[in-house]
Amino acid sequence: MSDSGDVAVARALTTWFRRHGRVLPWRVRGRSSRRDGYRTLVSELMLQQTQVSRVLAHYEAFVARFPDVRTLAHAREQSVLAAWSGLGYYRRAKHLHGAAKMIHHEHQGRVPCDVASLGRLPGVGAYTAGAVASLAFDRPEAIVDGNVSRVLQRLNGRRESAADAGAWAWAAADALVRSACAVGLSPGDLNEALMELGATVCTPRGPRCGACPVRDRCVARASGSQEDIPLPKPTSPRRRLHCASVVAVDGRGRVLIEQRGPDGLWADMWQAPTLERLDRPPTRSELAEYVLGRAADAGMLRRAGGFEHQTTHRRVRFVVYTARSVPAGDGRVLKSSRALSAIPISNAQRKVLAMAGVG
DNA sequence: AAGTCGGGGCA
DNA sequence: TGCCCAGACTT
Repeated sequence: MSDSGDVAVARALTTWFRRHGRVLPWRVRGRSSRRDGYRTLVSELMLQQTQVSRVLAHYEAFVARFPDVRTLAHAREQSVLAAWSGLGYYRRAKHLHGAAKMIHHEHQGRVPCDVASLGRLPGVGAYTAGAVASLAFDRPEAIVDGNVSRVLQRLNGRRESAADAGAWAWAAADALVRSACAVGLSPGDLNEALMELGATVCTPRGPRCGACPVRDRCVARASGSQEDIPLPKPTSPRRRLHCASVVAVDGRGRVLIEQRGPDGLWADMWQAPTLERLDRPPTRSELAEYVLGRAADAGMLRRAGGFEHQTTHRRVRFVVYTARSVPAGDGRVLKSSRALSAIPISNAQRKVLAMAGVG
């Protein structure tokens, strides 16, 4: 695309965004008429691979609980994970916590505004560094996420292979930001407009081309190929996982929970005692052995139900049992059902507890 | 370059 | 059901 074309696109997108951009909590500007770096960083970590509608359910409570870098840096990781519960990709919460510590100790508590420093923070890659730098500090940095890549490929009539899409999109985004800056437009506004267009108009399926501010400059639309761009990502089949959980409630209504290991799925999250197998469901005896210490006590387990839970790479089948008089200790602790809201628990395990009438 | 990490919404 | 989402990190 020519430079003059880029300038026209940048102008049209920026103007459109001012009129049609959604009001989102992390876009609200303070008295400085600029976005807060910390709040922007929090939102960008939450938004990695996660839709706006899902982040809305957690963002405000999170920044209310951890209003600034110092508060988050001094928090316990478990309480950060608890505030992240339900959002998924829990490693991001640990990364954000680590980033706050690094900012507190190495940047005097101020979120850095250059992509080099931002990129050294845990959990901050090329996209997030560019996003914080441009959106919060109006630095002339490009960003490419799924939305931007799709918008730029369609606009230019490209259908890049998965291997080439990244490099091509970054070059195109970079050229566009430079053109915008050259005529005095805000790089932050341009980047946000690109993402907003992808999220609300130039959607993966059923794009609303009639509402697009750059439809007359879109090569894909001219040829009617917008639905064929971008190429679908190669998908690997979901592997199966079988989980059997025991929800044990004592005489005072407290629930027994245990913590998962530090690696793999739902790392460090808490759960009702759960046994996992890749190939087949655990047997009742195996479960009784795991929870009660005696395979012969399988009769004490009462089946409460089951459900299917999906993640990107797994198809998890849960079977839920209830039991009485299960011993605590050995890492297992009793918690009142009211206290569970302050403990890191995945949505899958919330379903397990709900199925047994807890929560 | 490929695998892993959640979870929900939508055609 | 399959696909996608304001990606990053490890191997």
